[in-house]
Amino acid sequence: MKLATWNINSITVRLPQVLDWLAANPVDVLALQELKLTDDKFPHDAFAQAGYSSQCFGQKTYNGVALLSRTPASAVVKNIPGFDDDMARVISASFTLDPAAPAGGSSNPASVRVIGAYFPNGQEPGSDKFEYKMAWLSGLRAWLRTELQTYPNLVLMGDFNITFDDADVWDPEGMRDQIHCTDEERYHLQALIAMGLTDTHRLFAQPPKSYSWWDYRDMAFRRNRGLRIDHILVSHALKPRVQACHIDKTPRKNERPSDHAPVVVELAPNAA
DNA sequence: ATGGCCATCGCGGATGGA
Repeated sequence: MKLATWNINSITVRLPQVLDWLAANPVDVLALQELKLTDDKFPHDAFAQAGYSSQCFGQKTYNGVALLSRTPASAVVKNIPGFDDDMARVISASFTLDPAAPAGGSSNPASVRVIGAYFPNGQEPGSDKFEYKMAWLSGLRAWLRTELQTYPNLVLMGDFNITFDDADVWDPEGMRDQIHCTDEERYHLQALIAMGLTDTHRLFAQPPKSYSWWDYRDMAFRRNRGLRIDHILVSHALKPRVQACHIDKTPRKNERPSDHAPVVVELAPNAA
């Protein structure tokens, strides 16, 4: 079972690239962030013709998330229950590769709970948007505590807008205490790890200076001046099944790319 | 480096992104 996450920075602009990428990378579940459109404009038909059903949680102009999948989604939840938010940032659903297996809260290995999330940017430490980011992260964690009990096989993936440490930053000195790199943000990220989630990227040898986002400016991609802020985290029960994780830089080389690259994880059907 | 680039809204230039 392959799962992926990709911030596509407008589904309107990037739809052809997402379809091309899915044709070349037929993952089972793809989480999208930054749709930047309302639900009524989401291209369900285009994805259906490509063999994917889609669940979306859109918003005009900003944010918006979706889950594409080869098998139908069940128990779809939008945003973080218990955290009041007027932005569309989270969509969750259960998926099973075996239609005969029960979905939902089952610990059946064939059933996986997937949370696709677009974490707040935060703009600048000390700003109102940074305070919102901190509150959002607290709300996410409080909710996840119960979600992990309900769904032992859980994947949390998306655009986290946080680096784990200096290895995720092209210029650690220059970006010290800057947005995406502050101790406060990293504390929240480590708190997710402390809850039993694992960063799948770090389970494997990765190319040096592996990033998932590059600024559009200053030829940042060509110079590999980037950040690793898109992550795929798995629960304790799923960790033994993780077989691979990689960042696909190919779409970033397109003529009109998203500033983010997709991240892909592969899960074995059962624990080894 | 003051900002560079991109998408949206909407038709100029502000806002948000990261």
